[in-house]
Amino acid sequence: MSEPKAGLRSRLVDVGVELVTTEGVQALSLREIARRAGVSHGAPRRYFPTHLELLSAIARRGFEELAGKGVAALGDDTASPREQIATLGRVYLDFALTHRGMHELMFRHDLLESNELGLRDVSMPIFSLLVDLVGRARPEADAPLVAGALLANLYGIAQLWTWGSLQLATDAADFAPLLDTALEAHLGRGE
Amino acid sequence: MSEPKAGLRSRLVDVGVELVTTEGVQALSLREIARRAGVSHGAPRRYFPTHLELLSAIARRGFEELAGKGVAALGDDTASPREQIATLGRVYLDFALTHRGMHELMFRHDLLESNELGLRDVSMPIFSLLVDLVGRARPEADAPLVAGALLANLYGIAQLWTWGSLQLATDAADFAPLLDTALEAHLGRGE
DNA sequence: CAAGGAAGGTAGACAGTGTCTACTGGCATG
DNA sequence: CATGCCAGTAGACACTGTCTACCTTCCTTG
Repeated sequence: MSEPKAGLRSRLVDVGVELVTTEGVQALSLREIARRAGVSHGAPRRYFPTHLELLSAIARRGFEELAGKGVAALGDDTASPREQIATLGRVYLDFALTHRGMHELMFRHDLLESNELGLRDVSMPIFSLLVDLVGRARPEADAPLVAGALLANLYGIAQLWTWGSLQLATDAADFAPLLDTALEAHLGRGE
Repeated sequence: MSEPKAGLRSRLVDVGVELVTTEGVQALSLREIARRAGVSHGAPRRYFPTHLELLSAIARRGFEELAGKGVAALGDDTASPREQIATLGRVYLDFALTHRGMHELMFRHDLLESNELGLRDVSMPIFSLLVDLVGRARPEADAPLVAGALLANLYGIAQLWTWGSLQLATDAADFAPLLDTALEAHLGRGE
């Protein structure tokens, strides 16, 4: 079996996801993906007019998986907004550090700056959820502003941590202290 | 005149800096830099064994210029530590948004993750200055930890702002509200 | 002063890339 | 049966980074 006719379109994305998590983002050449999918180098063009659109589809999978992990970790939302935000932060940082290649791909400039590739449609709902939680955790604050600053903080921690700048400076074994520091800064001390 | 013999090594970096600020980071091919420097495509190899090392030298210029702008803006350090940090934050965000290509280059994964390319030597002093200022602004806090979280926050704001995710969400005209939010979060309200 | 040698740059080859175009095989519909 | 279209092939093109052989020019050293 091994999925002989599974629709080339989604199979290309599958191969790409597999490739970026195992080999890294530089392995995502159009021809290599086609090779591993068992088709000629011109075949992807039928479904993805350009290399960037294929990369965008792969990155979209990353956002979807991240969102899935997020809602799964929240479960029944009995916890306080503050604790839910902490959970989401942990999930995100863990995802970014265990799926380095995918995380790097998801936040590539040429992918996110484009309005046509439509990665915003997948990333914005995640942000909206955060805005909502921040609004309930800090009713007196400007929720989109604080949520934006907090998201930027989490993203920055993920980046600086991956290339080792921060564990050198803070000699911390994992990212938990940094995450706590950021959460306490933006949301106040957990009462 | 026009600097006929100005040392190819630094001339290549000059061309690269010029190129990345005007055309963007994707224009920094080895052969294009050589072309604009008026030499053959094999010439850079004498000074930079690999393309990445040339890119690293160009990025180093970026860090140096940023550090220069920082100390210039501080001037005589009569201001409070908190105000000095705010000044540095403004300078950094302004630099990141006016020199988009250079900022993107400076924080490329393949450049920063490498220990051999030695970009850390240029970026760490800047971080150390921030740690020192944070230590004086918040003597009770774990200075490297707070400084790390703050730096990550600034970096994240710079990134999310460049690709437009944040002005869509916060409908702010410039980055000042975000910067203030981040500073207030990590350093407390400016007394 | 002549010989030697190395520094510094040229030019071509090679494998690999993304995009474009012409083409083919099979399959459905008329 | 014929038509046309859909999906994928195959080759070309320009471009990339790296490697290697070569050439000049200039400085040193015997």
